[in-house]
Amino acid sequence: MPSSFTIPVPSDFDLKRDLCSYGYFLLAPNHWDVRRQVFTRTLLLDDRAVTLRVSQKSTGSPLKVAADATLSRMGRDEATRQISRMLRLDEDAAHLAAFHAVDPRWGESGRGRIMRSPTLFEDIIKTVTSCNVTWPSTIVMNRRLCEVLGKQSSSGLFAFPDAKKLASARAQTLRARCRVGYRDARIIELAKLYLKAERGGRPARQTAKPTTKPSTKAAPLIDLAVLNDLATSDDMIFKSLVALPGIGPYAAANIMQLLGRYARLPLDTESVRHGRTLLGFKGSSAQVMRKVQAHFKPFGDHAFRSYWFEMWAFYESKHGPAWTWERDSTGKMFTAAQLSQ
DNA sequence: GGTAGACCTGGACGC
DNA sequence: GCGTCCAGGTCTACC
Repeated sequence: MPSSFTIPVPSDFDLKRDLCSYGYFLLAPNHWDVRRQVFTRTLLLDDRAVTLRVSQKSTGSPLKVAADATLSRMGRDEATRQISRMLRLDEDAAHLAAFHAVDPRWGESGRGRIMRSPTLFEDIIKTVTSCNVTWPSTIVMNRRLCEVLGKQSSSGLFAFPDAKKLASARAQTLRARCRVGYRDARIIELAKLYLKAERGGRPARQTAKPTTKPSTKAAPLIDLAVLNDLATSDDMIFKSLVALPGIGPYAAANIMQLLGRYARLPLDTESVRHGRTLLGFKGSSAQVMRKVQAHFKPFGDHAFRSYWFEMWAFYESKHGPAWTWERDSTGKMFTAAQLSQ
């Protein structure tokens, strides 16, 4: 009999607001049903793909989770852990109050949580698939990664491929079938490094043959204990991330916010557009980026959240609340590049 | 340290 | 339908 269970949430938690708070909610294998207000996500649980349907009656009420398979106690615990990570349930009202004290603009709406992936690995790969492409290509890459390499649940839906699967994938497959282009070798390298980290430092099996030359960055290493340790400085985290293949300053800063470190801004062309159109900054792209950086510096450890919700509010002013965006229509054009047209 | 050009894909556009 | 141009962040070579 399929499992169903509940997950307690902070009193201010609002599923539709807090899930639909970052573009990743539009990327496979995530799916938000606008009409039913149900979040569907397939996870790897009990060594197989299980599709979960998550809903909430009202703000602060527990999440109702319905699985399409029977889960063991360990499977339910793992599902709870992964969903909690995605929805940042560890960030309670007191935690968000610190942000709202620094930037009161979001106090009334309660904005503060920024959706992420169930694992750091998926966050890293999703970040790589968002670099040097337009948003529709990112959507395609994630969908194909799931369809080509992800496990399928009994509902016919796919999970995101884990590090083991991507570490042993062929670069040719990633390029030709998942349409990741030159990112093929970098994704495989990242998967191997992550797998090594998960296994406590043991090297992954060498099976993939990259179609392009792998990165020549010096001695990249993923140390999960260091990345998750609050005592590690932001500078050290940033330095270790930019040493990874396919990760530059933008990607590193983005992964940092996904880790819950909000002091740095992932500056990209969106930042420049935002700086010019909303903040009124003038000058070259580099100059505008520096001005955007300086503009949000007073928000200190919460800089990214102030920056992000300001941009998100701009997107919503153009196309309505994010929880009304359909993945295949509005969701394909939510970046400022499209919305400003 | 700063900069130019290559890396890929998909969409827009002109013919 | 085809060819060309462009957007997008990272990486390497070069100055």
